[in-house]
Amino acid sequence: MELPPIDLAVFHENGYVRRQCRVTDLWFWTTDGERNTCGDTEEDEYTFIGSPIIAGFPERGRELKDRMREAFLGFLEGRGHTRIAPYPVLARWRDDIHLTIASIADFQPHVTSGAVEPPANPLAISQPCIRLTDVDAVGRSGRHLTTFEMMAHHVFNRPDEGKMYYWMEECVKYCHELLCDTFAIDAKEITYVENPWSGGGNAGAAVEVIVGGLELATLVFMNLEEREDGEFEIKGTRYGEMPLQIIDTGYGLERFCWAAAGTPTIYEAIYPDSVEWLKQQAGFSADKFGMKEEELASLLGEMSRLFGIMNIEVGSDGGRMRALFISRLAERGHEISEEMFNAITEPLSSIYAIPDHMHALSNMLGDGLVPSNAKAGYLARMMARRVLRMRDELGLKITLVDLVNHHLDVNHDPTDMKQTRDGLITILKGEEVRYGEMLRKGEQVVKTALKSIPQDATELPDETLFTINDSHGISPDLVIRIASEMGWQALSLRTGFSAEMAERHAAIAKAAAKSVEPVPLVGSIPELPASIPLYYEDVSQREFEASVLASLSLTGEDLPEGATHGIILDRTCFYPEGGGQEGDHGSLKSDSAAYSVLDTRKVGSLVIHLTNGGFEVGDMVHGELDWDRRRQLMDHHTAVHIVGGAARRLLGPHIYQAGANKSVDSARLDITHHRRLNRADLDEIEALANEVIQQVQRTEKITLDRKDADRKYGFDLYQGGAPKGNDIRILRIADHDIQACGGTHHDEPGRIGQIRIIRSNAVQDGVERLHIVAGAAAMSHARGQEDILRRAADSFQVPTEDVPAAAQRFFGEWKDQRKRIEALEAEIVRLRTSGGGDDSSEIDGVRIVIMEVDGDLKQMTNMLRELTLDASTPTLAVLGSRDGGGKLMVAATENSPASERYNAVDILRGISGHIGGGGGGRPTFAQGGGSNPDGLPDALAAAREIIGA
RNA sequence: GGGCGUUUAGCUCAGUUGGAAGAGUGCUUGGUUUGCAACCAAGAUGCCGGGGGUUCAAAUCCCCCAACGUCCA
Repeated sequence: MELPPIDLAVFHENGYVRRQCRVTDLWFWTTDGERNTCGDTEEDEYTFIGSPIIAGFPERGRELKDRMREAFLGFLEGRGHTRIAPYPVLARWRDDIHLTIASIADFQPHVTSGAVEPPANPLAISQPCIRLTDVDAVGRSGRHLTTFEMMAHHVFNRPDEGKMYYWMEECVKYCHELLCDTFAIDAKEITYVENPWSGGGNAGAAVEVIVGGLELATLVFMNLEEREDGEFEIKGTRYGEMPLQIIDTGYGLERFCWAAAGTPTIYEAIYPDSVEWLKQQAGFSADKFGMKEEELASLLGEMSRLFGIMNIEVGSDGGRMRALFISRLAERGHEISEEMFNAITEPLSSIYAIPDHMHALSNMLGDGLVPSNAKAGYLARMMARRVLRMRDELGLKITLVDLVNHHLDVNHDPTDMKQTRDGLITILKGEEVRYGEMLRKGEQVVKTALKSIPQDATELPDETLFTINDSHGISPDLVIRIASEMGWQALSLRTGFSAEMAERHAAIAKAAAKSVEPVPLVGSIPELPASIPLYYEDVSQREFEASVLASLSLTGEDLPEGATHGIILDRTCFYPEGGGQEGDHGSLKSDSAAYSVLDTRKVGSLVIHLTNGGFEVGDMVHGELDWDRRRQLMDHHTAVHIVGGAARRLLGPHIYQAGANKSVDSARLDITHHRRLNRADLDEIEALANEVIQQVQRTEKITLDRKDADRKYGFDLYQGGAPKGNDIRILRIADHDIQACGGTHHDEPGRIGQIRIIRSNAVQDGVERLHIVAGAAAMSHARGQEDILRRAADSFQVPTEDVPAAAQRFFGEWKDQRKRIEALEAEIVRLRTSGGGDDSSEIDGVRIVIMEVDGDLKQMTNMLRELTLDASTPTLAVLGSRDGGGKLMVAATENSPASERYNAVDILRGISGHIGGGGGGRPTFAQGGGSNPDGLPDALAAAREIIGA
């Protein structure tokens, strides 16, 4: 069945009636009994432009947002909600999304699944969000933003546990009071639309709150989960009730501001100073179009209204939609030519989009993101590039740093950012340099591509445009513009090309998304209690007694050599692979059997010991760790934390762990940073890390529930990835590094002995990988290095300290000598041929040289050059060598009787059979070889015969 | 996470079907002129990113590695 109507007392008490929309068929509540559209259709225009629908908010920009937010949160605080500080826009507690796209994302997946308590209940929040899906529409539609704040009240009800805070009735009542009392909106202007929500396996009833034609809020009542036998059906999928009942609301802060300001577009409501400033910088004024200020404002308002109802998909392709838009404008009394339309909207859309993009950028970078060519960092780079491109199109003479300084001064208080203002400026400076470099290289690429294109061509090959875009970052638009500047003025871009390119990208992405299901480690695991970990209580425990709960045969693909069985014990001090730390090795012994543990892994809550033989269920076993291995892994793991902390302290707050691995030989730590590290950086980090080992007496291991962990330490805790459960194990190395970590660590950092950072390399742009050795591994690494140096010194027969100088000298001498040898070889050839001896003869003014020489093709080439380059003595030369199976070369002096009379390729073909090979080349220069060097004299004899010498 | 591209002289980059490594700029020397600059002539400078393979022959084709860049999710 479908969801029942949302029939609430709050509607009736306030004079609302339930009607069905004749456009969308959705049911909605209104005070106007005659109304037959729900408010959010192509027939419902914005009514607030020029006449604000929210009263009492005369501010604009940041002040308006601050007051609006405060009014919202204050209202809810007065009604039993706890105010929660916003989460970062980088969703680092999640592994499925990069950015926080809604306030509910803060509480997914663990709070919404019921595994973890919410930080407060009910709660109120205003969460900055970033959504890049509509990035092309920003600045064009009048209402789209990539960055916005979602104000919300959330409730997490558990009726099965007797925790029921409130549900639909109270929720809608709060909303209605807020709109009518706090914001003084006329109840007549509000419609509540029933529109069930579903997504991600959950669903529920939902109410859209439409005011003045604009959707200001959505109230979702999520109490259903996907279930085949569920009693409700929504959009073709069946759902049943779940124990959790969650209220997820979303109030668009910026939309409230717009409705309060009544400006032509949302951008003028929230970024008024930036819009003005950019207009000035770009020389954009009503004057320029022969209009008065009011005329232009009225036109823009009309356009915004039209956008509100026309639902134009930006990017779906210009021409036709634009024509329709212009004709609709004309119907509304704004006659405007297409040229004028473009002349106004093109620059204006950039002027509107830049503040929005800068806000997204300062949010992302402010949270510590480092721009990159992959993952979340790419999103930041993309935004920076968009801004730079728009800046160039507007012809602004300002830098990205100017833009960010303006933005931080006017729109975004930098004091609540994690990144420093200087850090932000450094990063953006770097981005601007990269952008300039990309353009410069791009022009070269276009230039090269144009070589094969006739100057009167009208189109470029699709393949060329795709490649230039994907490999060099120059968009098809830009290619055409560059080409036009270079003289290919007939070129244009086929309509719909951008859409085709997007489709092509989507197809590639889709093909790549087909992932392979890994083979499970063991077939089927019986229901067993969670393995009790002994490795946390006492990290130095190496032996234990346990009983065998299961002995399973292994089925996985990635197994250590000789592993046949997976043993599950009731308890263990074997640490299973996880958090980048490799699993323990060792042995298990029962009265009747003894096997090696070749690796230890975790499946769910069970620790599986990979052994080379099986036990009986119920056997008592004695387990013993390979302690040298475990100790080395602990050295490396604790060292990685210390190095990470040292890097953060030295390089800045944006240093975040992007991955780590700890094996016996060495450890790796990937950190985010905006430039390559050099040896001096590594030395500094290394020195600080070793200082920490000496100074910090003990590490602190704490277990907190997630709510308290988040509150106490923030999200930087989750550098190693988001843990699953409610209990968070935290390793604290004084104030140097605090992280959630399930690995095994030394209680005393001093036991590590020493830490060395061997080298670093770039994993991707913006991520630097540090290679670390600690403890005994540091020692054996040093020995290995010394051994290499000693062997090099032995070869050079110099003391080790002279190796660099010796290598340099030898390399230099080798180069000099190679040159001298070439010169000498040429000299020998000259001598052997100049005297008119056996090796050379003359036929009708052409010198004939036929001789056997030593050397490879390269050396023979030099000899031939010596012989045939001088035009005053026309020469035909045939050289043979026994090198590598026999080589033959034939050359004739170009543009001389020699080349007119003889064809080098023909001669070569005629003689190469004697050495059992072939060859080819140009008529004046041919080379070949074979496999029978003993045939060389015959080949040369044959040459004499053919030439007649 | 996936796709693509680049790596050649100090610098910026060409290099076609595998067959004698190039241009511009800079450098050195000489000349002319001299306030700087400009001009003319000659010359030097290359592990064609590293390793392996195919081939008589590889800057060029194939594989691996590295650095750099770029697009998409």
